[in-house]
Amino acid sequence: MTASPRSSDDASAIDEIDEEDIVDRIFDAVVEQRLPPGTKLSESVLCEAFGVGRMRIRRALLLLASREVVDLHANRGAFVASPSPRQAREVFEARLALEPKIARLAVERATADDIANLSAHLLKEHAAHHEDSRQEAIRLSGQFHLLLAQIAANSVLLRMMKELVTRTSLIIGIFGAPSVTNCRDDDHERILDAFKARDGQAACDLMVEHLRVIEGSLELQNKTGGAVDLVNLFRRK
Amino acid sequence: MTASPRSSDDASAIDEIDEEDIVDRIFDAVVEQRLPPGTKLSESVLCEAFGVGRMRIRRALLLLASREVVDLHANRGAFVASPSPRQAREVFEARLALEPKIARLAVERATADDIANLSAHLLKEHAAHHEDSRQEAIRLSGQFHLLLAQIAANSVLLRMMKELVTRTSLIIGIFGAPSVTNCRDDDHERILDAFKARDGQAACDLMVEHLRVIEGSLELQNKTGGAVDLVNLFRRK
DNA sequence: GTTGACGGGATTGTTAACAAAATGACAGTC
DNA sequence: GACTGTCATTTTGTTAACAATCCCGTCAAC
Repeated sequence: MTASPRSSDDASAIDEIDEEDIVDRIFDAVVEQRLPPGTKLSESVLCEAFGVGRMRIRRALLLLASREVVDLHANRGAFVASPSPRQAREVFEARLALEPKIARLAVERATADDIANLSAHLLKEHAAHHEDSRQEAIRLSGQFHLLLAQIAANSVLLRMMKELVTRTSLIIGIFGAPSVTNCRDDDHERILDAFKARDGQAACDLMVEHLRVIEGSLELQNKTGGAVDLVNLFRRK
Repeated sequence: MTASPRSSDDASAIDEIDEEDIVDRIFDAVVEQRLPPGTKLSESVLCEAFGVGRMRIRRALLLLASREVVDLHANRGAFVASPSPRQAREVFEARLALEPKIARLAVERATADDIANLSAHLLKEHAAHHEDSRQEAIRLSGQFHLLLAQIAANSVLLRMMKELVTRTSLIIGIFGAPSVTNCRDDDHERILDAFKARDGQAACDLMVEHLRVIEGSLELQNKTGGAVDLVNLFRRK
């Protein structure tokens, strides 16, 4: 849910910023790779940024940490997570467990409106690709997967997918070649075809293939060279 | 410096209680159905119970709420969650998406030690059943599923399963017939057989069947009668 | 007899001050 | 010149007091 565009300057109106809003905003920033892995999330800076007290920020950071999107170091602060190769593999394994099933459920439950929304979404994805707006392209390709979970109409699965999609953005930021975008929208197109044909099995299979391609495009081996070793080794824990 | 009011602390060495510990302790209590749905979790009482400050308790409750094991009502406090029939269905749908895959992975990755541990676990389950220790039986049958996730060696999946198993206990507490225990350990036995035969597909299929049986034993329709209608309708939200 | 209003008591939410720890700079030494 | 130990600053973690909200028992009115 995107935040409603209300002017936050209005002091008389309801300024109630839920900590969920803060969490979502940071989620989005991570997905769009505006917050690279390792970025320090200073409490005071975030207080300033969101115009809320320190307590709210602290709760938001705790929630983000519980989703493993930020790492909390005692007495040192919060940092955007830097997934290890192992964590990256675990995230993709979880996605491979969840998303094929989600795709199937979504096909079974999609209304005509849902399919129309998906089509419209793909148009936006295409446009972003052609306009070379990398951030928007990344955001939309992640959003596509969340849309499927939404169509599947299961809030538990949707919440899990939000976490996994966000962490995938971090993973691609670390292990992906610079030219690689999140998803090839061709794959999304074919998944949409499966929706139109109401072929749940096809959607399932296409999703498996899609995820395998993405994971395969990453460099998950220890591609460390020289001094970088220490940086990556001792970054955390 | 104000000494922490250690009124009746155990003389155990560990004074440092992580909020993760508190979360786990409450998770366990919920799994064992010692904390029925709707139970109020008062901050001051929990402070007393765990011997920690209010901040720790608040953080623990926030984490529990993010796992949807407790509901947080503004200005009213924290309550053990009371899953709706819809939420119950969502939880089982998520388990059906995850656990067959987890079972397959676990079979593929199980060492001889892992299988021995599973066997030992099943003996404990049997013993608990025969001794009619209901709480222990419930705890162990949930633990079995977590053991599989642990053998699958995927921390993401393990964390998700912890949440789902806990919520399942709440669901069974609400919608299960009083005599029904969490899982029939016969099913667990057969899954173990699949491990011994190294038959991942069989484990996968058995898990699907196992979960379907559990869900089928619940009364997820609106089994309301008379005055109960209002209570269930307006219980929350 | 039921309904609505009121106030005491208790619990939660927030703020601010305080304590503890880590970072970074600086100086002294080998 | 590089390394190490110390100190000041900054940032995080904790505690305690304060404010706001809600629950519940009481009471009056219809």
